[in-house]
Amino acid sequence: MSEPFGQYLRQKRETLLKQDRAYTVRKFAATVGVQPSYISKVEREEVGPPSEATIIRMAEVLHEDPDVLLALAGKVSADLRQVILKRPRLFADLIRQLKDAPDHALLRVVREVRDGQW
Amino acid sequence: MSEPFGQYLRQKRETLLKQDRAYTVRKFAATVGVQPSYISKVEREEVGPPSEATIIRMAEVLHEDPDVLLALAGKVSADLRQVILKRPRLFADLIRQLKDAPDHALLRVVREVRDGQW
DNA sequence: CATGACGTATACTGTTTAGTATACAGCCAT
DNA sequence: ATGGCTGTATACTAAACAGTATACGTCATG
Repeated sequence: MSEPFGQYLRQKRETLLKQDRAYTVRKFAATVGVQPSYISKVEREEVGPPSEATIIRMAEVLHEDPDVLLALAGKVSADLRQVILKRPRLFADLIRQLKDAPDHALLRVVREVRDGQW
Repeated sequence: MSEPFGQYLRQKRETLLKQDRAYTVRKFAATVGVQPSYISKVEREEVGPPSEATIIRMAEVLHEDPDVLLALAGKVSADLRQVILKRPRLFADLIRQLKDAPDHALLRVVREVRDGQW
C-alpha cells in the first residue's frame, strides 16, 4: 500500500530528460515553480507527495494525466470530489457497486451515459 | 459554498436529545470519545469539522449515514477513495460523465450494475 | 584546470489539522 | 441556597503538511 509517487515522477522526468534538457531537476523545478531540492526530496520519497495544485502543474509539464498523478499521491482531484459531495448517497452506492466490476463494464457505462439515452 | 457540518450536527443531536438524555453535549462527546468543549466548538463552527474517523463515530452514534455526514464536512470516505484510486482514469471519466445526470439516471445505472447483466 | 551545471544534504519555517485540559457562568431541583 | 448538570470560553499543543533557502560535493568540458 505504498505510494510510489516519487519513483514514478523520477522515472517519467528522466525519460523526458533523455530527449529534452528542460527536464533536469533544476529546470523542471523552475517550470513547476518550486525549489530543486524539493523535487529531489519528493523523487527520493524523503518527503510525501506535493499538494494537489503542485501535482497538477507537474502533470501539465510532464504531459501526464493529472488524475493518474494525483492517484499515485493518494488524492482525488477537487472537481471530482465536488461531484460526489453534492449527491453523496447516490455516488457512494454507485462507486461501491462498481468496485469489482471489470474495466469493460465501466467503459460500457461511460459510453452509455455519453451517448445518453436518458 | 460553506460547510454546514456544525449546524447540521447540532440540529441532529438536539432532535435526538428531546427523546433521549444521552444526547447532551457532554454525554454525546463521551460516547464519541472527545471533549465536550470540542463538540461545542464544532457545532458552533468555531473550528472546522473533525477527522474522518471521528465523523464516522459520530454517524454511528447519531444513526446517520456516514457518507452524508462526511459529505457535509467536505470529505469522501477512505474506502470510496481507494476504489477510485485503483482505476483513476476510468472512474474520473465516469464521474465527470455523470456530473449533470439526473438522479433517476444514476439510480438506473446503480440498478443495472446490481442486477448485473455483464 | 577552473567554471558551470548537476543532484542533494541540511536546516529552518509558516500554516493547518485535530484536537486536550481546565475553568467558568447559568439554570434547576431539592 | 447549594449541588449538580448544562453548554461554553480560554489557553494550549503535538503532529503533519508543504514547502524555502543555502551550501555542498561531483562531474564534464571547453
